[in-house]
Amino acid sequence: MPDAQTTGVADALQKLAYFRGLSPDQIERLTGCCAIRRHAADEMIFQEGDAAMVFYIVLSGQVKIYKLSREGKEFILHLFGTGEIFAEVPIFSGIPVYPASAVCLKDCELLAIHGEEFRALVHESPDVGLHMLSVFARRLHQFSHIIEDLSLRNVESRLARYLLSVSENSPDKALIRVQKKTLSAILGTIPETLSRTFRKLSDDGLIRVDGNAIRLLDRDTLGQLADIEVS
Amino acid sequence: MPDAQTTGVADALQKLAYFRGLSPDQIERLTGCCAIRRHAADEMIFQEGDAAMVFYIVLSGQVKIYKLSREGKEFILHLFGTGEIFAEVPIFSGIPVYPASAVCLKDCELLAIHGEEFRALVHESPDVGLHMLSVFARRLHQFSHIIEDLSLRNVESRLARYLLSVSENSPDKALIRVQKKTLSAILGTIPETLSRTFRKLSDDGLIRVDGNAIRLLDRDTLGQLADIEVS
DNA sequence: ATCCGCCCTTGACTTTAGTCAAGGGATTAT
DNA sequence: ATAATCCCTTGACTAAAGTCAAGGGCGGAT
Repeated sequence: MPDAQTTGVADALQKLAYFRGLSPDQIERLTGCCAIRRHAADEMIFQEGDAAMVFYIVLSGQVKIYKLSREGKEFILHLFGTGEIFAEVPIFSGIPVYPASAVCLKDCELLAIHGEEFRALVHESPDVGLHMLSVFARRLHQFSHIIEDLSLRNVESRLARYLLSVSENSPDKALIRVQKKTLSAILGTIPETLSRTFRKLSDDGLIRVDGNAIRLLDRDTLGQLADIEVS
Repeated sequence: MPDAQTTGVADALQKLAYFRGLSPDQIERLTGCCAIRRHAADEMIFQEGDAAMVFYIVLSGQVKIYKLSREGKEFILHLFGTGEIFAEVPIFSGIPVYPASAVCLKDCELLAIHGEEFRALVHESPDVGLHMLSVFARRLHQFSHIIEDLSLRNVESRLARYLLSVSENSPDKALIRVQKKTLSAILGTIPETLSRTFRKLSDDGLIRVDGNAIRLLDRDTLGQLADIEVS
């Protein structure tokens, strides 16, 4: 491995909260079983079912984790950006296969880490294990939220919920940072239905759509929709 | 705490794989912050949103973890039996609230463990942490399976999948060990729809229903349904 | 034994969401 | 400038699943 790259890896590792608690010695060992991988936009990283030897950390770019039905419908489980870890489930589950597919949405720089070696480090450093546990726990929390949405709420309610969650900082504006097509795959529907649902909220006077900027005109009713409305 | 009960707790802890790797000393400490709780069938253990200070291990009985919509529709995330751990997500996620509700389906004996103390033990014993990581990872795997089902498959396909998974040991018989009503909440539908779906598979000659025993007459076609059919 | 309640099933209908087809608008390529 | 492509939207239709209502069968209680 070229020295420049190794240095790059060590640098990258140093900055990541995941590895807080490792001794310099351990960092060095980890460095030895890491590699930086560059992918262009639209390149696949792995497919559901592929053998999983490594997991990844996004150094730059954006990664989409998704499931695909045979008919081609897509559901997006995650969009990951800089600093986030992904594909770590098969390292710990005992099922050594990726449970979903991953593709780069933009040009990406990824840190690929050897799973077996990382497990060994977790065995030595409880801090690292606790950090991973908190990552897993937050992901489970998020998944149970998605399951609730899909099983108990209709599209209108899911969209209302999404808009409210996106607008948490700004008082009444939700900025959609992804294509509508992508958003439909996040919400578990298709572009046509999403389009109609935006229309309905608009017609009902709850939002005003201006391209990617959605003005929330009636947070209260949106909130009710998000909590109550199902079908 | 009465001595008899403490002994009971220590006994219980000893038998559980989750705590392999703890020294006798640590087991003793853990014993000090555990309690055995008995619940009758149908008693609530906690509700979504309750503050989460403890998590549980099922010593005997059966526990249902579920989400409820305002209209009363239910989705069952898990059914847990003897030896299984639950409600551990909020201990590690940093969101100190149960993300779903829990109720006893049968009379239950539960071990309630103080979360903060357990975290401290994980900090001392990487084995325990790794074990928890594998529990979390398998749960994430399972959840991504559920999400795939709900977002990409229709009820017929989900039922086919369920029947095949249940019949994995016996060659062509699936024993449904829960009420049809319960099964419908596991599959993300309602009893009427489930009933009709059983009917359809029956009419198509893929299964023969005999009470809770389902004979699988055509595993191949069922497999195709489970993988391909969506809508 | 009879009654009651619960579970499951069925039928008829409604609602929700997906399919298919078409078209507008913006961006990029030729 | 024009064409091609992609994204989004809309309309008309279809399919899937939920709602409401009714009834049968079984088991437990009186």
